[in-house]
Formats: sequence, C-alpha cells, structure tokens
Amino acid sequence: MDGTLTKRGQQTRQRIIEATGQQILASGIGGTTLDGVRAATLTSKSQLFHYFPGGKSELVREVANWEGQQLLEAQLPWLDDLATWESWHAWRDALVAYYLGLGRWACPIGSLAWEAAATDPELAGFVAQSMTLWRGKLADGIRRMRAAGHVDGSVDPDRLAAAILAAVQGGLMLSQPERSSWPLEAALDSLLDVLRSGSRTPA
Amino acid sequence: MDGTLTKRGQQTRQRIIEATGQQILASGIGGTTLDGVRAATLTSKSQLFHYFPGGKSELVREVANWEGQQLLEAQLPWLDDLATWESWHAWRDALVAYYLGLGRWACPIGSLAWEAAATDPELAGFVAQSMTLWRGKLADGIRRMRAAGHVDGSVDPDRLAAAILAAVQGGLMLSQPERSSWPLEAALDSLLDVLRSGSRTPA
DNA sequence: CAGGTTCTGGACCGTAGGGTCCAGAGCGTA
DNA sequence: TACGCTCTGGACCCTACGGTCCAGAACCTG
Repeated sequence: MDGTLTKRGQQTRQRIIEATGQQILASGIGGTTLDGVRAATLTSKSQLFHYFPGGKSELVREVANWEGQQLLEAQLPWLDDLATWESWHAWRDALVAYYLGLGRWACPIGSLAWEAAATDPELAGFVAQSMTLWRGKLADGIRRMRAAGHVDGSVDPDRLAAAILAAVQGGLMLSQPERSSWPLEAALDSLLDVLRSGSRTPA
Repeated sequence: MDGTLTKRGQQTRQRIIEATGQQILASGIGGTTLDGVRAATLTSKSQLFHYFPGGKSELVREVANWEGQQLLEAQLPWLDDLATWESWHAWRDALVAYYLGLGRWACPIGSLAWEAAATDPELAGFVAQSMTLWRGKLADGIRRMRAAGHVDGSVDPDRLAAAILAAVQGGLMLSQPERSSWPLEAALDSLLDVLRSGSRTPA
C-alpha cells in the first residue's frame, strides 16, 4: 500500500470502491458488509484488506472521496461558472439529472454525512470538507452574478449558498418517499427565485 | 401487551422509549444497542422484550411515534395558526429553539428518515407519514396567509411547504459540522423571504 | 392470606460480520 | 529458468448484539 500497485491492482481496487459506493447508497454504511462487497466484486476478504489495510473505515473513506469527486464532476462545467442565468439553470438541470441517474433520490455525500455524523466523527469531518468545497463553489457563482450586476449587491453569497445546498439536501430527503423529483425541484427552484429576486436574507 | 399495563409499567415503558430516543439521536439506529438502552434505563433484557415483544424494530417504531409527537408539540400553538407574519416568525423561533435544546443540530424525525430509508422500508413509510403531516400543516398556514391576502395568490402552498421543510432538514444537515445554527437560519429565512415576496415557484 | 398477574434479573444462545493468517497462484524481471 | 514481487482464495477467530428462557420478586385483588 505504498503506492506500488500494478495496473491490475488499480483496477481491482477501483472496482471495490465503486461497488462499495453502490452498496452504501442503497443500504447505508451500516447496511454494507464486507462480505457483500466481496460477493459483488468477486474478490476475497484478503483482497479487501490488501487494498485497504485500515479495514472498513478506510474503505468507506475512499468511497467518500471518490463519490465527492464524481458529484462535483457531474456538475461541470457549470458549477465552475454560474455567472449567468443560463449557467445556473443548466447546473440545476444537470444536478437533478445526476440524482435521477442514481436511481434513488439520495445524495451519495449527503446520506454519508448523516450517517457519519452519528457514528464516525472523523469521516463526518472528511465529508464536511466536501460539502464546504461545494458550498464555496456556489458562493463563488453568486459572487460572479453580483459582480456582473445580475443580482442585488445586498445578497450574502455564503448564506445564500448554504440555503441552496440545504434545499438540495432537504429536497432529496422529501423526494425519497414520494419517489418523485418534485420536492427537490420545488425546493431548488424556490432558492433560485431568491437569487433572482435579489432578496436579502436578514442576519 | 394487550393494554394491561400497570402505572409502573407505563412509566418504565415510557422511560425506555425516551432513553432509546436519546441514544438514536446521538448515535443513530445502528449505533443504538439494546444493551445500551438497558444500561441507560437500569432495566433488563427481558423487560425490553416484555414491553416491546417485537424487539428492536418495534421499539424504534414507538420512538419514532413519540418523537414525531414531541416535534409537533414543540411547534404549538403556532404551527396550527401561521395566519400572520408574527405567527410565522414565532414558529420559526420556536423550531430553532427546539433544535437548540436537543443539544445537537439534528432532527429526530429527519435523521430517522434518512437511516430508515436505507435499512427499514416499513419504518421509512411510518416516518414519511409524520413528514407529510408536518408539511400539510405548513401548507395550511400558507393557505391561510393567502386567504387573508397576505401573500400572492399565485403561490403554490404545497410546493412552498415542501421547500420550507426541505430548508429545515437541509439546514440542519449543514449546521451539524458548523456547530452553529446559522446555516439552518439562513435556509429557513430564505424560504420565509420567498413567502414574503409572494414569488411563484414555477412548475 | 391466597392466587394470579405483572414485572424484573440475568444467564444463555445463535449468528452476523469485522478482522487475521498463510499458503499458493500469477506475473514481471534478471 | 529462478527469484521476488503483487495478488488471490479461503479457512479461521472473536466480539458484538439481537433475541430467548425461566425463575423469582413485586404487586394487586378477593
């Protein structure tokens, strides 16, 4: 595990990460077993510990890392722009499409955050970093909108970015039992309306 | 379990429910063990199964029921009114105060919903009912505001209610790592601004 | 006090699941 | 071909935890 991994090794390792990610998304961390991962990847126990000496917790951390990257990439190139209304709407659509593609109204990072907060503080901090990064990119977009004069100068980018991200996560939560995207879209669109109206969220 | 419970029995049973609720809020369902509950309540295994023959799942369901009631009661009397701006703000403050009192930025029902969605479909449905009830009360409030002419008639009560509830749940999620209520308040206030501006969330 | 109930204590069981170990296969390289 | 590395299979161990059982204490009622 000091970086010396064969090409085959890299592939196996990646296969394990992705399969674990799917299991976690479907059943949570607690509902994901190493035996399940082993079966899904046609590997053996020893391989899991060969690639992830730290055991399950290390594996989960790698999954969080991987999922975090995937999530941000799914929002490209718009997430790094967000300087026009078109860009915001394209971003919104890409995000909803990404979640739709997952086959379940849940955020890989968000659900991880919920579970980790209750069980694994270290992992929780790790996931929180992803969230902060994401929130920061949204705030940057709002700043660009402000700089371009598209939104009112009184808008607080950080607070609004937090509200938007909250709408995404909370919207997903409500979408889950409905098996429909409408709560997510309602929440998200409401927040985009806030941006559009340039209304200020009072401290 | 056919309703024949002594006064003492009732108390013990209730004690178990509340202690379990605290453990679940702190560590999630998976992180809550019957042995832990037993220790916290100074009871024995047999008592747990005496009062909850269905075992852990029945106990958790009762906890969900109890927490759902507590959550709604904490929002009274405003939740059943919400016909004026004062009422909305008093409701908002009461809700934040309730979460503050829990000592952790998490919703007893919300976190249950997340975990249940991944592990226990039956419980998930049960919790979803609480959420729907809650959402309905918010929607009723919006309708009252509309009827009184305080907000624009183009506002869709159900969509906005969903957005508000999403803001609460998502805001809590972001507040957790920050150990501060500001993300929750930012999200919640943004949504109240939507209500105030009477802006429509397009379908 | 007698009888029946509710309630309580704690020993015990079964199993799921994380983690360990080691022998051997596969594969690259001198 | 010989050596040494990474990679793989699977048997094994151990603990945690949900759940069972039964004997006896506490309590109520006549």
